[in-house]
Amino acid sequence: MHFNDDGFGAMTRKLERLAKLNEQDRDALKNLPLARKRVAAGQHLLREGEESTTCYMLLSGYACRYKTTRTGSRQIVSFHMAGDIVDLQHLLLSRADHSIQAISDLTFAATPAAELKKVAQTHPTIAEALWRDTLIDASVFREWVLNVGRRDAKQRIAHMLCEFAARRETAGLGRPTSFELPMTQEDIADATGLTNVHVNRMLAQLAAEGLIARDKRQVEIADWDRMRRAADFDAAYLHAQAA
Amino acid sequence: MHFNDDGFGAMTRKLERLAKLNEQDRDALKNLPLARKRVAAGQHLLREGEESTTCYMLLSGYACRYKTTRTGSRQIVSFHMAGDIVDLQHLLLSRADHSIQAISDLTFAATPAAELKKVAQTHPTIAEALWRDTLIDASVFREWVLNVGRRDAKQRIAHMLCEFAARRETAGLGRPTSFELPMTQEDIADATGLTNVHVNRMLAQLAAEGLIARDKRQVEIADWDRMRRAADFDAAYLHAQAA
DNA sequence: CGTAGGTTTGACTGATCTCAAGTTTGGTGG
DNA sequence: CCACCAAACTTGAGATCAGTCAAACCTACG
Repeated sequence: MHFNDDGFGAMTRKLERLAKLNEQDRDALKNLPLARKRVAAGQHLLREGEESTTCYMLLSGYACRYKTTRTGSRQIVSFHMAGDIVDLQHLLLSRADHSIQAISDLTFAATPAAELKKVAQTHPTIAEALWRDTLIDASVFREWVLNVGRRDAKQRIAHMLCEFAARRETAGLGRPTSFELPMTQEDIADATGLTNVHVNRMLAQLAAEGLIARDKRQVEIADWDRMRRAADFDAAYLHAQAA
Repeated sequence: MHFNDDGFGAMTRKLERLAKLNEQDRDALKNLPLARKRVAAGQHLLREGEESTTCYMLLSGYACRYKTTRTGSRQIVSFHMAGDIVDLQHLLLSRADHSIQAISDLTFAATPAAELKKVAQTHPTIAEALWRDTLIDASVFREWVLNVGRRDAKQRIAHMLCEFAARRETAGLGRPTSFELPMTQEDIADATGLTNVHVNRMLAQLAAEGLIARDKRQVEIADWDRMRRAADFDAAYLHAQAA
């Protein structure tokens, strides 16, 4: 499966996984105005406080959502990859409470929130699929609160890696045991509530314990089952099989 | 405003705040089967892993949602009060990824998820209101990730108190500057990723600095503006004015 | 009053941060 | 193709915030 398309295919595949679409639903999606775009790593799609009028379906590359404290420290609250729809909440909440940034070069399809909202209003199954997607989003945030609040540094990082691997697999982006990290160790630190220095040490320790093997940004999870246990990772919160 | 009613009134008021209901919408809500129930502090409404088939509208008292690590430590991911609908995500996700527990004696109206889902499917404005509610939920989780990930102990606790105060006010439960905490210091610890011992010390310090005054569980925020700054609290993430 | 749960305090420990100095990597222009 | 540069990564040493353990003290409630 590859997402190297105009966005319509990716969007349809995504929503098919979340609800049982019919022909009218697919037609409605086909008629959505989708603009294919490309931004470089580091660029922002949206900044906290702005009014958002656009939804983004990621086609390739990686992005993150983050918030900052008044003193400037950054907390990444989620990572996103091909197949993810980011900014869905701006169908119903106009003001952004977080920023969205590309962490690698990124291609995405942009659609006006108003258009997607109209489609959702007239196609209950699409609304259901989108709603379910935002609910899964929320479930992931809950797990992150647990991760940052109650796991130690090594576990947090291991858990983040497991989630990344599992979501890549669900999205059809490759095997979960071997992948290239798109984010810096500083990004990992900002996602786990740690410092880049400590992330570096913990990654080294995970490698020393034989849980992962590293080469540059390439990561291989050497023993998925031990890793899963070390990370306290249980994929249930990803609600991957919908329902 | 008081929520000492059968649940219908509370539910209607809640949704009116989230979207513009019409007469049919209100009628549909009126016909929802609502069972008024009461549980004691400490009781569970739902446990992680269970299939949930019920949504709860809280009428009085307080509840929390929490998750646990495999080793048993607990992370509270949200607090809830009169007017909140908890477990809305079980309209679309059957398996609970967290537990729901009463932290004080609690009265609530229970409605079968399937019934509420049916109403949402046939009344787009109700669906929109409920969806928006879950999106605000998600926004609060994001703030909690930031709180636990990037603020120090004193700020975390101060922020939690500010949120509690602000939400009480929005829900019409009284002035934000003076209230009784329903939760123990251990609960606060589990919500902020700290230990009960450290929570105790930080509360003492907040009091020593004149930000709050305490008497048992009674808390008065002595200087809201200083408190807000100390807590790095900005209510925008609560999306209280809907839109 | 007796008891259990909750709160407070003290002394010590330790995980993670901070600061600082290298080292490696990947991209860019000559 | 190489030299250079900035960004990312790595390592070390010392500081600190928050945790642990343990004991005492409240206080609500039976």
